[in-house]
Amino acid sequence: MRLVIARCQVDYAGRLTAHLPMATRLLIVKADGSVLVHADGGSYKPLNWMSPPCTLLEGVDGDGGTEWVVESKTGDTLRITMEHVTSDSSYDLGIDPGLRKDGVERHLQELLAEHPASLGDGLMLVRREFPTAIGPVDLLCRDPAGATVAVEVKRRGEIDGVEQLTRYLDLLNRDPLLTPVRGIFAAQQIKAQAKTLAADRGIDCVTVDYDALRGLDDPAARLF
Amino acid sequence: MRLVIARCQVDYAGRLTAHLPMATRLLIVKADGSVLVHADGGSYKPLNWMSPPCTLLEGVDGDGGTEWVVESKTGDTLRITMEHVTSDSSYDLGIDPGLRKDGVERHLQELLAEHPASLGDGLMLVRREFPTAIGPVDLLCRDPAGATVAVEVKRRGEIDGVEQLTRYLDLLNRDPLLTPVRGIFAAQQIKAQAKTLAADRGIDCVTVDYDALRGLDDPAARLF
DNA sequence: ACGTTGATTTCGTAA
DNA sequence: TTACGAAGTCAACGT
Repeated sequence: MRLVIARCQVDYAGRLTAHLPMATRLLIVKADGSVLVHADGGSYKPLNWMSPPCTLLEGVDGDGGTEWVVESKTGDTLRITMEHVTSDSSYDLGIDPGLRKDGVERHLQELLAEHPASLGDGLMLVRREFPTAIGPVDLLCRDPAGATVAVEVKRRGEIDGVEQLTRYLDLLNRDPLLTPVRGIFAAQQIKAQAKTLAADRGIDCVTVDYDALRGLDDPAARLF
Repeated sequence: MRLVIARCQVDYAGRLTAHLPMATRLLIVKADGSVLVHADGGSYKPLNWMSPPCTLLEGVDGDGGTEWVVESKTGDTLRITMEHVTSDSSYDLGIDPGLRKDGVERHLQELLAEHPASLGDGLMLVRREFPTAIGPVDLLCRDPAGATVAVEVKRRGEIDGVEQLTRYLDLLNRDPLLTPVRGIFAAQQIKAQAKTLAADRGIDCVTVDYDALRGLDDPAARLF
């Protein structure tokens, strides 16, 4: 990996054309030849970049400055003209073992499936991932009165989660064997707007304590 | 901007939980406090990151190594444990003048507004961004027979674009002054599924050649 | 302030 | 291999 701090101007031509005026930025050249142009702000997305596979040609422009021309197989070009180079260093990083993502929502759903009573007294699990024509309902339960309860599980409860549960409820209530079906929206945090919408639709909200729920399981089962 | 090359392990807990095993990586700390963890490959997306606003706490772990704990306002945490630091340097980049883009959907819409006949023989523009209760229709045209034509412009034509146009057509056809209104779905590329859905709804698809369209304009009008 | 839409989206998974 | 859907999406724009 090569890191360059330089006052530079950048022009991209590919799917679109883009231009960056002269300013000091960080240029990253990765082992696969891809190039990233980062400013000292914004998000994780570079101001401009070239995705691999691509090749970097280093040359000298008319004023004796350094010029990079990065070209992809599809003909997209990224041209970087450097006025002043503050730093230029390279490092051998080796290959990365890669990221491991653990879906909290999935785990939360498993925990709630094992402990449905934490969503409401006497609640019993009928089925996890109950299939419907518009997708699986996270948890289908039955309450002590014998009524069906559809549960939507989210890590963060927002409006679209309530909308999703509403669609499931509309569909499930058309089934004479299931109706009446009520809904529970379960999440670690539920936004005020989502709570309001849920209340308006007669959907109960349950804020789930993930750590407490996990404590109900064998602590030795945790991986780290 | 601070650049650190270090052998490190990373753990993220937020919307999801993620883990990166010990390996050598590039750590970027931007002026706004945001942190990026990059490997020597992949795309422009970091392996892991923390978006601003957030705060970085630098400490020492049990083995005397450096540990960073980055926390956002929403409680998301990024924990970086460093085993060995190869390089640690900081630079003052100043604020960036920002990116200028040309050739995105807005530009495509402008070009088509100037050359409506490229969408269909004899087509005339009535109005660009024609306002309706559910949002503006990209282009409203009239064909040689005097019928109204609603055009939805996309860079890449997918199903949701057809759905959007369908909603506009439903609405516009309720207006006795406009009906009958037919639809044209215009995009640089249109996916097979979108074409099928459009055909099913009687909507015409037009694949737009952006470069040819741009060529219809005065070449001198281009800025670079 | 909030919601909606676009993106050089990238990334994973299922067909 | 390709096509489709989700994303820790982010950022810009309109209401």
